Amino acid sequence: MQQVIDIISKMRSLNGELRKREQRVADFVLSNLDQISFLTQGEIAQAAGVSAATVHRFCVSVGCEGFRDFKIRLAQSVAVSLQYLDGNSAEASQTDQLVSQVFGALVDMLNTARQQLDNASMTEAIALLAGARRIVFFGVGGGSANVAREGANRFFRLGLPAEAHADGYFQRMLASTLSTGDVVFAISASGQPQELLDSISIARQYGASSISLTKSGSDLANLTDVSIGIDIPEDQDIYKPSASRLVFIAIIDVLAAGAARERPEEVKEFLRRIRTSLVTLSKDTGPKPIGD
Amino acid sequence: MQQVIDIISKMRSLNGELRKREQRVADFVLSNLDQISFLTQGEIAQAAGVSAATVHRFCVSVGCEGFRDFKIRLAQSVAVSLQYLDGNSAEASQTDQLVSQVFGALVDMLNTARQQLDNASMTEAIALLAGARRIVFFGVGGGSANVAREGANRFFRLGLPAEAHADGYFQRMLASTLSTGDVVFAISASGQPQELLDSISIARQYGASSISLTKSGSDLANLTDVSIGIDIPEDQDIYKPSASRLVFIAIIDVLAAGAARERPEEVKEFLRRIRTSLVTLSKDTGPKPIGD
DNA sequence: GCCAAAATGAAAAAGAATTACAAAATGGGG
DNA sequence: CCCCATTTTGTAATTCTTTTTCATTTTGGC
Repeated sequence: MQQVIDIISKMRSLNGELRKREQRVADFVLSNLDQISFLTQGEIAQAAGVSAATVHRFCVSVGCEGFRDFKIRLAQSVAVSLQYLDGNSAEASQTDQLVSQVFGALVDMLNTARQQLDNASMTEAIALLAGARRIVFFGVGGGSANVAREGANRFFRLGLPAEAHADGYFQRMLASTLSTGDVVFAISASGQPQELLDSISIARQYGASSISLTKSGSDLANLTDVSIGIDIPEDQDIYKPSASRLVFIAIIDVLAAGAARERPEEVKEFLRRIRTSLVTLSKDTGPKPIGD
Repeated sequence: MQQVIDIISKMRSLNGELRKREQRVADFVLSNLDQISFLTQGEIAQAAGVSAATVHRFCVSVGCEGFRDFKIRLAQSVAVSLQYLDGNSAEASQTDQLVSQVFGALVDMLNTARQQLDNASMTEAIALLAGARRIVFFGVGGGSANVAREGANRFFRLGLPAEAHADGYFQRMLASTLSTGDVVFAISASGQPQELLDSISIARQYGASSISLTKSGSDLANLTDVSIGIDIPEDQDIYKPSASRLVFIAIIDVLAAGAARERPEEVKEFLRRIRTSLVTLSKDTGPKPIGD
């Protein structure tokens, strides 16, 4: 399997550095992402007002082996985002559109989050969690409290002793009963809540380790031993709150999966199982309605 | 934008109906999904032990215009799942792999769920929810209870009166206080819990409408006015439980978004906002680390 | 076992991509 | 401001793929 290059990012980052005519090709490609893969080199050349050879050179400039290679890579880069943006507004029903847009936003957000994830932090967090005597999830507010519960649920099922608490007072009380070997896992979209900051400080005083899943650079993030930072643009858009919550849950999933594999030898098998259980690739789920 | 055909599903549904040699091509393609797009027709022919012409005929048989077309469509179908399966096992760290696999599974599951969603049911559900005087979410067991809470949270924020309950006894009691105009929303991965079935029956007796989000064809699904059925293969794989929960939350998100838009005129603007907030396509988030 | 129909492969034809090379544009120094 | 070296671009030849055609093989029914 070859090195995967994100062609779209590459084109954008090369903006301005390309030769004049190649830049014209890049502009044309970027504004017709969804169609490029079904055009021939010649057609693109004509549409962009350059020669076929220039289109080819452009492909090489962005790191591909040639036009063929470029077409495939672009198709792959575009497919993920595109699958949700197409669906001819005209023929698809409104509900259909709604589903596409919301699911699309979620998938997109998962992808974005994935790129933000810091490998080292995740690794540290997994190590801490796997070795914990007791894991306590703290979250405040409807959303984060739910994520905390979900996290506890998740780890509990894996056989790791976990619990979740949403009450600020109780959190502080509980924090003072912890000691070395225990892990506090603080969850907050904003990273601001004073209750959480207090609880973490207390827990740390008594020797417990701390992990935070929150906005990077926030007070909470700075306070914990390990911080998993995620920056999801949080404007007031209606669908956003749960989108970021979804991302949080996904991340906890990764941590749980990581903690569950104690021994290195089992990792390969573990990953293999996840891989083969991918629905699309492995199981026939019967005919899937396309537009309906 | 052309009609999107899910090539992989098509190949699977055609299994057995293809001509002998074409079936060989299909088998080869299906077991080398990630590489096909970078091979030529001739190479595939050789690898599958057939002639180039047969490969071409195979492409036409699965609904493509030719081999070129097939390659692109396959690349698109595969891209979503594939983006998580690559990452040269050799150079990527184990944690990295873990993140890729888990996120990939989630995205894949979202896609699968999306294809299973029944438009009509969603539309009905949205209508019911938007017009509800009171929405009561019922879920039993750790997972579904959390989803119920999340749902209540979600609708509550949108200004719709929603609450969630996880206790079986309380659910039955509450059910008997409902009446016309109220909506019971039952959530269950299995669709089996007796408490839920009872509660729904009771609520219906008193005139409340009912919606279920559960396994299609289950007892619960059959009992409610509107049933949103999802079949996520639920084996004992370690990451699965929360994956299906995630899908549930995503679906509730769609319902909430749908219910939030009361007037048709606002729909366009609403969708536009979601669309433009897609991170990948709209914002340059700077250079994205590929393998790290 | 023979014949008609279907399936397959070989090879020719058509079509695209790649390469080589020549022409045009650019830019720096006299 | 012009000339030369260098870079950029287009044209055309070449190579490689795909597509089509047609002959051969296989299959299945009688």
